Amino acid sequence: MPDPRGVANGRDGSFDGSLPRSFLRPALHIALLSGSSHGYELLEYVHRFGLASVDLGGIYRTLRVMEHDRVVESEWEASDTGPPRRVYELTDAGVDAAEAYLRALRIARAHLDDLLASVILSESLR
Amino acid sequence: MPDPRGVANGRDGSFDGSLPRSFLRPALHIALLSGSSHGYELLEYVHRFGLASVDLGGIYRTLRVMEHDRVVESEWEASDTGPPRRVYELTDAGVDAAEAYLRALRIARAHLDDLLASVILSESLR
DNA sequence: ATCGGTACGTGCAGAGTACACATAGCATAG
DNA sequence: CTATGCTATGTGTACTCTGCACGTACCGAT
Repeated sequence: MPDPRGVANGRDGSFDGSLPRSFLRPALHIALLSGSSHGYELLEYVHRFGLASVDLGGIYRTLRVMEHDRVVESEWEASDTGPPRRVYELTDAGVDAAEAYLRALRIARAHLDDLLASVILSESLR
Repeated sequence: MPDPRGVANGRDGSFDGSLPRSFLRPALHIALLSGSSHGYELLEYVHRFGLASVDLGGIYRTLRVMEHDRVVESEWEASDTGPPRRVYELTDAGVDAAEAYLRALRIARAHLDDLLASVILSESLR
């Protein structure tokens, strides 16, 4: 029973601390770095890491684009708890991309740190 | 001469570490927390904090929406170095919103930390 | 006069996405 | 044997957003 939606960043000004859509591909690469997985499971993964606005439709579409870009490959696998799953695995290019995403995410975090630090600074000067 | 564009996050899979559009409103609130400013200057501010994909059009539109939402107010001011500027200032509601954004940004950073930490973990288990 | 930098603003085609919908396998209860 | 519910994958579409280009204008310097 996924899909604890209802809130998230929003077209209006709202920003609740969830990570926006742009982080989906990086997050999927990172998820697959620790083992192959399928869409339904990946949804839970990305939700755990705060990508609240992502839904299954978005996951499936993104995975298909990633496959088109040759960073993942998929094959059908039987499940003992439900219908068959399309299981995705990183290609070599996908692993490389994952490492690039990691570097980029560290940069993004640094920007975020700078932004937050700038407040501390200007607060303490008052 | 602003506008050092050319790269940024991109509709394709590219993610270069710049902060995506969703961070614009939070960043503007934070910028204005340390004093009123105008669009052209705010562009440089947000670029400094890694919002690479934001352009002037986006800034002006966002500021107008923010004014409609009553979180900022604007008035024209003469400049001694160029044409008059529309200078924006946070309203009380805007200051409150800024604080909410700060909390949200800290949450976003925590998510980012978790995501990056999960890699370290799975790497070291290999 | 005109050129370059500052400054504000709009128009629009194309991309992206939220939400709803459609389909189906499997398990369990009735 | 069927109906309900969960797992699982996918599509359709109206709407929004935004990247990019364009238009306007003030000011100082040449």
